[in-house]
Amino acid sequence: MEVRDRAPERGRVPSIRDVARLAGVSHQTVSRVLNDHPSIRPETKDRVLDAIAVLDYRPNRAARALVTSRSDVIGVLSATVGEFGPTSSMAAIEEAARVEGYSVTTLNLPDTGPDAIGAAVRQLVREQVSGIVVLAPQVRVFHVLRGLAIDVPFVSLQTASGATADTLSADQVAGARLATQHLIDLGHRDIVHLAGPQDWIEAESRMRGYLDALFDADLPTIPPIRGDWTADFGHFAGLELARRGDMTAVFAANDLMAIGLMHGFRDAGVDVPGDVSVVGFDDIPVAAHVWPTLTTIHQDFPELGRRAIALLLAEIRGEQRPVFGPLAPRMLTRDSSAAPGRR
Amino acid sequence: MEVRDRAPERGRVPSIRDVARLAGVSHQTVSRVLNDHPSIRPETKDRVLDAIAVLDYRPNRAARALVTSRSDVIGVLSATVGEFGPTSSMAAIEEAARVEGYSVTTLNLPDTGPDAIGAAVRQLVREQVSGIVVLAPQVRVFHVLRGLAIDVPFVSLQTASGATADTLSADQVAGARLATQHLIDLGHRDIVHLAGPQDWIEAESRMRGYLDALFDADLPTIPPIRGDWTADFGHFAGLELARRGDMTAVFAANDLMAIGLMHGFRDAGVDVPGDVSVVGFDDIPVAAHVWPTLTTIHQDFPELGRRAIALLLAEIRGEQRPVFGPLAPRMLTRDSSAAPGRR
DNA sequence: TTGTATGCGTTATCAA
DNA sequence: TTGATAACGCATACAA
Repeated sequence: MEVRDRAPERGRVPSIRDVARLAGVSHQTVSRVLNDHPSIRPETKDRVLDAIAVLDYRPNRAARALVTSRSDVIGVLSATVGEFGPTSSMAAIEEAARVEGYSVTTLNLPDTGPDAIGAAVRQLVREQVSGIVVLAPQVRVFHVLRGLAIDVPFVSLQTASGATADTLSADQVAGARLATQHLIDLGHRDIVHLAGPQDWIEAESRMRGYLDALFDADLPTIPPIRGDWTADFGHFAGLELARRGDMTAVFAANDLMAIGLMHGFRDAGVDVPGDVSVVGFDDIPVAAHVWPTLTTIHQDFPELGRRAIALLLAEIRGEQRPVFGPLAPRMLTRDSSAAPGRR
Repeated sequence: MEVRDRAPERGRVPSIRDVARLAGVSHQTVSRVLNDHPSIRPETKDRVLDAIAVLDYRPNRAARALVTSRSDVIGVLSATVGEFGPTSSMAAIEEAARVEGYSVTTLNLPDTGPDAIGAAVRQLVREQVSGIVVLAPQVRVFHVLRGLAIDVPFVSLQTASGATADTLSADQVAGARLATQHLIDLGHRDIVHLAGPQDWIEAESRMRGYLDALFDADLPTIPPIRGDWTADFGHFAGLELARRGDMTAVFAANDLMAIGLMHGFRDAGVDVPGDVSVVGFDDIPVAAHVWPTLTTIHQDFPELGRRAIALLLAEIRGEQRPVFGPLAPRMLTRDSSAAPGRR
């Protein structure tokens, strides 16, 4: 037996065979230890684990991926460039996945046409991701995904109309209801909704909560304005609504639009909250500091991300799905942008 | 020859051998085509390319990674949770990398201690990433990286004190100079700097630009305030500076702090820009919509991301480094937060 | 309970 | 210019 055979070259990363040699077993036994195979003698296992520790051995992911056709990579399909919420969830997703030994690869959707979605998913499947988190809250992304019938587990971070087991989100409807009810409680009767894009599921949910609250309070509904989530659009909407003047309060579907809206009102000489009250949604970091300070709905985006990973990993491993309590949005009454309505 | 041998199973992804069979060559020849090997007959190459197209063949990345010890994955090391700039660069990085056939994996640094940095880099190296983009603008991250002497190419998206070839950034010093000069041009003499954290390279650069401008104009320097980039801290600083009252203008190192600062001034009864002018840095989406609208410095973060990938890929492929023109920050004079100083 | 042999899809080495 | 053959590091039948 040659010495060269026993001593791994310096600097080379140890392989399963190095571990086997050191532990005095076959590389196959090491593999069993690594994969928690049931039938293995405890003391053998300990010897192997010791060797693993000594060599600081870590399985080669490429080799494992090659043979299993699975990669221990979670793919994140994102269509939310710079949105505050999804971005906040992302960090949590990444961290939670790493803790469980998965790495995360991101793929941004340039547009949300069916072709682009299909191509993106195929790309991730080709990279043999173990699972996919969808951070693309557009309705059609959701439908396309369902239609693709991919064999990779996926979790969608959004509210589906009929929320199913593989979707997750804070209760957007309840949050929007809170916001609207707050305005109603302040005595407002003519409340306009500055909504998100038609294609977005969360936009629909927030609109629903708004409509529900109005309905329950027996208040008239005014046609909502369709925005695009941006502050620029909010500004435009403010100018427009100031011209119409048919409301005393606006519930904006997100803070960015709410801030732009207040800017538009300001430009048009409409006082907030003197003439019109405004409530936002999301609680972005500047919400507490703009003028007027923004009353809004706070959501726990990181927790949402963590839950997404928990759900996805259960799916991947074939374990039982965790059951989560409701993730209730919270009302932040800063009450500078919203004031009692004039009777 | 059996038919079973020629017809790949339905649904199975085609391998290099399927292509070889269809093209009537050996799998090795296909490999040569894939890797642009010089010595190959053009017509053979065409046959192979045809077969590739017909089968819609794509190389298996795991197999390739296994044999080459390289993964076609770019690792992004990030220590900038939710910062506007880095987040904007991220999307561009991801897109640019994918266009070139690389996928992107992100790794967030929970803290920036040397141990955490080392562990993170080792993790990425273990995953056999082809290169690393560092989005962690803290000074010590930079030093630790240098010290690690990793054999994986990396690019750092930040301004180093002595900018070297492997760092990239907009000219922060010039931007800060612009901002400060703007205030000087408005007639201000007592200008305070609300700086970023001491550990951050960009904070240092912006401070330098500020100091340079003051020096050139022969103006007195006032000790800067060290902030943490957050709007909350800006608010605190506003209250504090209002008490001091020893300045007529503040240059905040980022927009978030600038907005919080204006909030603090407002709470303290200090009028912006009547009593004190404020200029920010970054041009975040709400900057144009807060009140007062924020005069600030605009940076092209996506372009920064694209350049990072171009530089990194050149390094990885051993090609010549691309030479970029200066990426000059731009002054956005919204001039509501900043007004002429009283003499 | 453990070991042997085989193959995953690709690149690299060598020979033709 | 091409092809046969051997790795890469691991998991998975199958045998012992």
